[in-house]
Amino acid sequence: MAKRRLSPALVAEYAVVLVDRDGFEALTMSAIAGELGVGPSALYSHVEGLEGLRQLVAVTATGNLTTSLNRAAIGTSGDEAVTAMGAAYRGFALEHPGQFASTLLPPRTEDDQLAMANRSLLEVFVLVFGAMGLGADQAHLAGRSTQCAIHGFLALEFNAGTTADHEAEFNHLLDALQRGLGSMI
Amino acid sequence: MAKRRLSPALVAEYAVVLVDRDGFEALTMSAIAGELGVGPSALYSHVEGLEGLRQLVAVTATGNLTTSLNRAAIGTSGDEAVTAMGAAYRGFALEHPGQFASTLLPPRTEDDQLAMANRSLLEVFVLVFGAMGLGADQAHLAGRSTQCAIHGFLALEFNAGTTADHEAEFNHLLDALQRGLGSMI
DNA sequence: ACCTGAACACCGTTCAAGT
DNA sequence: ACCTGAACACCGTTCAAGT
Repeated sequence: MAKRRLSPALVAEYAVVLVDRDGFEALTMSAIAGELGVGPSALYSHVEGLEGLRQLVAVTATGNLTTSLNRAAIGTSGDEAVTAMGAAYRGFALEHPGQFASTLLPPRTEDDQLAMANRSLLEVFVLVFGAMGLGADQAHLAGRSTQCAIHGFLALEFNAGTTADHEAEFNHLLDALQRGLGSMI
Repeated sequence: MAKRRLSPALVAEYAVVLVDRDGFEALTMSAIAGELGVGPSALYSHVEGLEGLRQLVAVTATGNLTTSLNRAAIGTSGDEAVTAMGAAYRGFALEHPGQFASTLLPPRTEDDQLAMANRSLLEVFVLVFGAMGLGADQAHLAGRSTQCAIHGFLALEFNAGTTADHEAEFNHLLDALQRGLGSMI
């Protein structure tokens, strides 16, 4: 295995694999350094400490999620698009628990990169409603509402403790929201 | 200041104050021990390590939130009750950021205490819809949908980065969901 | 039963030194 | 410019010892 030169991109690549495999809490400077075959201090040339590392993962994860949702939304429209995005969002959380967990984290700093990534994620939802003929303001409100509902469901599903029919609950939430949004046009 | 005897309840009392003041990430064994005027190892008689300490905070915070929502729901009904609970939930997150953050955390373990606390929180929402005449299943679905929507909005509001009119977005989400739920009876 | 204090392993971070 | 390796501060945890 030829050793590639270290870079923020390479660190991110290993980091998302690690968090999805071992959990977000396993993301430490030492662990990533070990994975990359370098000393922990070598990372400081590419990442601004542990905070920077976590931020890097959050930015990468949000980007991956955005790509997933974009693909799901292509070729569909209206309620069908919302349903497809909901399924894609949930699929992402199930397949990439570590990356999903990184999107749940508190603010850290007012980072431009993470803020931009979050804006892009929201934009996917807004665009879907814009394509349905809603004006900019209404599309924004509808998109944000949808994102919040999906995000909230998944955040609670993963904290669970409640043994419930998640599938049915998720469908009910999306159904109710779509009905309500439809009645507000 | 007379020194009270140490106990899980006393630890919890100091811990919620600390997280609301310094942030959830500041919750460490050393910090709490320092606050209580004891050595870090003294805590192990009352709490099962750092994990146990975090869990204790999450249980306490969820209990406090449940109490808040219960009070807000009393004396109201229907849409008015949902709106009041939304406002109370948001107020709790703003006033107790550390406690709110503790409710955002990944599962830790299959703890009965935390699972029970989460069940009680959900129950408040379910009861409101039950009082509106919905059957058990429908009340459960409506309650869970409402909880998810509110939780998701607040989780995203606190990660922000997007400078937006949170007030209007929150109202729009609750309005849309209530309309949709109303149409599903 | 509960707390102290020493001890240990481990992690994040800095920095001089190498290349 | 990038990485090593030593060094330091700090934290979580254990355990023998005190009371």
